[in-house]
Amino acid sequence: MDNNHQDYYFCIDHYRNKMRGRPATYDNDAVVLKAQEVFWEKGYSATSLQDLQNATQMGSGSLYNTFRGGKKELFSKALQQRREAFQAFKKELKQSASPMDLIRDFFSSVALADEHTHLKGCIVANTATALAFIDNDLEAEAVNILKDVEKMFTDTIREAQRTGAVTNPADAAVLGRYLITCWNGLNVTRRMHPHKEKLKALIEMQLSILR
Amino acid sequence: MDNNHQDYYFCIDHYRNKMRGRPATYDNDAVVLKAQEVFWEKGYSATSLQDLQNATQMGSGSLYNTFRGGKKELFSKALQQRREAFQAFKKELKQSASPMDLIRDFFSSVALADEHTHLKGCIVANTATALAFIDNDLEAEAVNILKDVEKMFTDTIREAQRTGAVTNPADAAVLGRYLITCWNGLNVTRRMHPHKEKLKALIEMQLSILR
DNA sequence: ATATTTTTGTAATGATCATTACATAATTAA
DNA sequence: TTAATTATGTAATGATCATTACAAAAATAT
Repeated sequence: MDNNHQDYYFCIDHYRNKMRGRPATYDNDAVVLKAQEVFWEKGYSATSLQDLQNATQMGSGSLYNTFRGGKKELFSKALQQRREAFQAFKKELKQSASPMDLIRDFFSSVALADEHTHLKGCIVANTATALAFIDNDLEAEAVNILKDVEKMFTDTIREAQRTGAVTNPADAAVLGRYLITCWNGLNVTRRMHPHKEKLKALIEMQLSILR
Repeated sequence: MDNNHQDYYFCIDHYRNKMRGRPATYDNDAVVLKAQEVFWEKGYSATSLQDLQNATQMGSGSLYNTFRGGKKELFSKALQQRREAFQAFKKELKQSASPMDLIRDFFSSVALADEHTHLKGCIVANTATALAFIDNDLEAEAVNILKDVEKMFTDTIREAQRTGAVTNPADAAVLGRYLITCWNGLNVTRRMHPHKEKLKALIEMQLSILR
């Protein structure tokens, strides 16, 4: 019998090739996405397994069979889903003709979100904020993602300084750290002022430092 | 009998004037301070009443007799303690000959903290971040404190623009909002980089916008 | 003295927590 | 057809959760 297809698909359940056993009824990625939504609003500590069962419509049996690490594994997978969303943006950035403009647009678009989105903030920054003395592993995962975003900022700025799209001559590493700090700050301030005009002016002020 | 002294002291237990009943063994403010330390590290949701009993050395009987609102009242009192610390700074600012320099020094001093302090961040910003979908009252208290700080920034900047200590002619309200956003951002980024030199350069970059 | 009031410590309380056990269902392999 | 395997749903499990009940302690008031 030919089992090689399993290797191509890395055993992702949805594409599994005639494995033995009852087929899964739940789509794994969709379940993690539902979990992500709950975690994003309530945070890791305040989210119960009952919350996750309600959101995913999965029973504890299936949940623990699929995510043997329980709540922690689910949260980690949710974080990785956000990392992938970031990596998609980074890919878009690489193909862009004017990457610095794309980053500016990204910041500007934050102001346009609705109130609920403002109140949610950024799940990665939320995690870095909340879990330092609760769970080192998850906190480190969040910090790593933020550092990756910072690196993307730094690399983009360094190149933009070369082309003249950024005229501020300061160390690109400092400017990159400045931008990730703008992002981190924005995700608290937008809860104080979930108000388009106020946020628009704020973000313009933040970005004015670059040129 | 003369009971008027009670009124002068607003019934603060420590100064109580011959009230009937067993005298309290615990200092109320010290208990709230201990609670504040736990809440600051673990956050509201992840802090158990057992944690609070351990930290304060109080039994649940005394705890609930003193803080009849339980965990929530204790957290609220802890937040108010931070608000008082802020008000003390604001008072100092009012008496200062160069208020803008005092604010600059405040930001600069953040870089000098030790790693543990960096990882704790700001309990007020932490609360605004974590409790939006958990407890509206406590989240609003935190947001109000942040707005007070923002107002202090704005007022100080407006006056500094008049005296020339700030040369950036932008709307003081936007610059004030920019500064509270710097603070909010710093309190996430310092967890990513609990490193004096990196934070020092970052803060200088943040403040460079003012002049 | 005795009644009144307040604080304290301990022992419930019932709810909810994350996790596990297990029988059943649904599929493929032999 | 039957054995093997995997997923599912339900029902425990024991721990921990926030909170309350209550009796004893320690003070003042009468």
